[in-house]
Amino acid sequence: MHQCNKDIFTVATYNVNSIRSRLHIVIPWLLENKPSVLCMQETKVKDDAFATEEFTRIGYNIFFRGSGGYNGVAIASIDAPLEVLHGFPVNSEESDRIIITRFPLVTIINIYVPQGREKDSPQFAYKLAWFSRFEKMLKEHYISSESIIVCGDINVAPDAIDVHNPVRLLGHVCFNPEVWDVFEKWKQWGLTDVFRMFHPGESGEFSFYDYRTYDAVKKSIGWRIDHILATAPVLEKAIDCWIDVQPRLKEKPSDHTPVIAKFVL
DNA sequence: ATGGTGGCACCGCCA
Repeated sequence: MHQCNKDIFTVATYNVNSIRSRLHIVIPWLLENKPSVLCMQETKVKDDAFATEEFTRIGYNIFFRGSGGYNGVAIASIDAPLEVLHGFPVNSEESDRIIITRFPLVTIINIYVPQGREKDSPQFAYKLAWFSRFEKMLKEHYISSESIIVCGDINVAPDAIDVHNPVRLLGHVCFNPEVWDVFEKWKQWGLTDVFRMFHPGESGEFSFYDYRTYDAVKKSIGWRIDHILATAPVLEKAIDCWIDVQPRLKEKPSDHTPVIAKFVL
């Protein structure tokens, strides 16, 4: 290996489930792992209450948008981006679910896809429509020959090995043919699941464990719904991708845990 | 077990 560390670009995605309740995990985790970019979801904090200084004093730029109790996304980055966009580019709708940072060598799109509540609810219809809106955005604003990373809490377990019990869970809002179909359209456009590329066929690797399930982590009753997706030019520069179990071992952990990918850009 | 826990904001909503 004759690759210097400075050429390694590390991207992580972490649904923090309230940034205020997770600073004791996020800040030490950034200091220890030094990712180039950390994408966060469900920050659950108003912009004027965001702990900006906690990030800037450890050398990170921080960009965020949120209105309080629900949703909210943020990106922390070591290098200053060329551009930061909030929401769908045309009208900035859903700015508490999409934040885009453009860097010289790669564009990072951080998303928090609606969970969908129940299959027969308006929220599930909204989820499916959200996938279509995002696909439209990709096609209108980007080309898959560009270097683009899409990451976040996508609220889809793509395959049977991405849930603990595929038979019982079939039909769940995060595990059913309709969400697979709309997610597949993103993949057809040119996005690939980086974790799955490095761990083909590997089951039991989960990024989310429901708080309501007793001993979920110990019993491995989880879901892989947080993803790092990449277009071909950046995918071929990927060197590793994994789910980090460490933040789960801390006091008061999030119900999600970070997914990390490394690229030699 | 058709519940459960956790976070926010309020006395319920969302995951």
